[in-house]
Amino acid sequence: MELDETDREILRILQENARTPFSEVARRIDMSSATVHDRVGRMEEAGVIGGYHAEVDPKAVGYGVSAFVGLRVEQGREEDALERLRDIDGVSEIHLTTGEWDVMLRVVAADTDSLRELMFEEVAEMDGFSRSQTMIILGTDFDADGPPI
Amino acid sequence: MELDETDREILRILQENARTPFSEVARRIDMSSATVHDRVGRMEEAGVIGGYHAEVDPKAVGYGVSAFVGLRVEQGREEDALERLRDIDGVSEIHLTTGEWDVMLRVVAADTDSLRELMFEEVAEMDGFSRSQTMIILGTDFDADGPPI
DNA sequence: TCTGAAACCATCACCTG
DNA sequence: CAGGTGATGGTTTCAGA
Repeated sequence: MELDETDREILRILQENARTPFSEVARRIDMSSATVHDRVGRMEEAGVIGGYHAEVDPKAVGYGVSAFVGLRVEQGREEDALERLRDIDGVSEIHLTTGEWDVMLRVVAADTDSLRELMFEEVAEMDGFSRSQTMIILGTDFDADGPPI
Repeated sequence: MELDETDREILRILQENARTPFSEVARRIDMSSATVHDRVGRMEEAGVIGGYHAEVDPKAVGYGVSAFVGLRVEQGREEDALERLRDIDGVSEIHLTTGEWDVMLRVVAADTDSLRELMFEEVAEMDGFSRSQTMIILGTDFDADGPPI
């Protein structure tokens, strides 16, 4: 889908605050809210907008620790291995990557104890993986709302 | 802030779709929308809800490549180095981590050429860093809307 | 892309158990 | 004091221009 500057402005506004009323978006880009409604609908259709999500503080819901986990996958067992990872509670992202690791996870856990359990009782027990490395996130210095638009 | 099961249900609904009208949230949790309005307001105040964001497909806005970048920081130069990273266009997350890397970035770029520029003309030129490693994301297998609630 | 209108929703002051 | 009611002004949504 081809986006013009108007679409991009709408995206910027909704990326920053997804609950901005279309009527206000319309005011800010100087168009009618029917047009905004239209354009947003088309961008949702096309998959440009994948959804709208409340950003929930992990600590507030009981997750005190986040980490990246790099994994090496044994040849030929990728699919099976990935499927089982998806079912582990606390695994919130699974990426396939180049470089030192084949798979990079993002995980959340209540505390370091439950992170250890997650790693040693769930991930390490799964076969299909060799080596892993856990990089605990000590702090996040910057976290954009999404890609720059 | 103390969250009860009602708060958590509201969070689940808004994490999945931040534009759900409070009146519908109210219907689903069997309460009045005034109560939902109230609870959401309190959770925003308390920072449990950090915001609402449209999820924008990076490819649709011209970013064909995403990567994780691990960096080693030289002793005593952390603050200065982090500040300069934040100003590089395409750097969308900056995390401090334990393990092999001191800093883990998430970056987006138009293509591999501009990723190379980003790395060699911007990051590598900055002093305060030794070693770096770029892990290009070949694909994302799973991406949760946020922490499990 | 807009106008206009009906249905719908957010929000607030004020009750109620 | 958390939750509900009801009024009102704003918002969404859609047909038709």
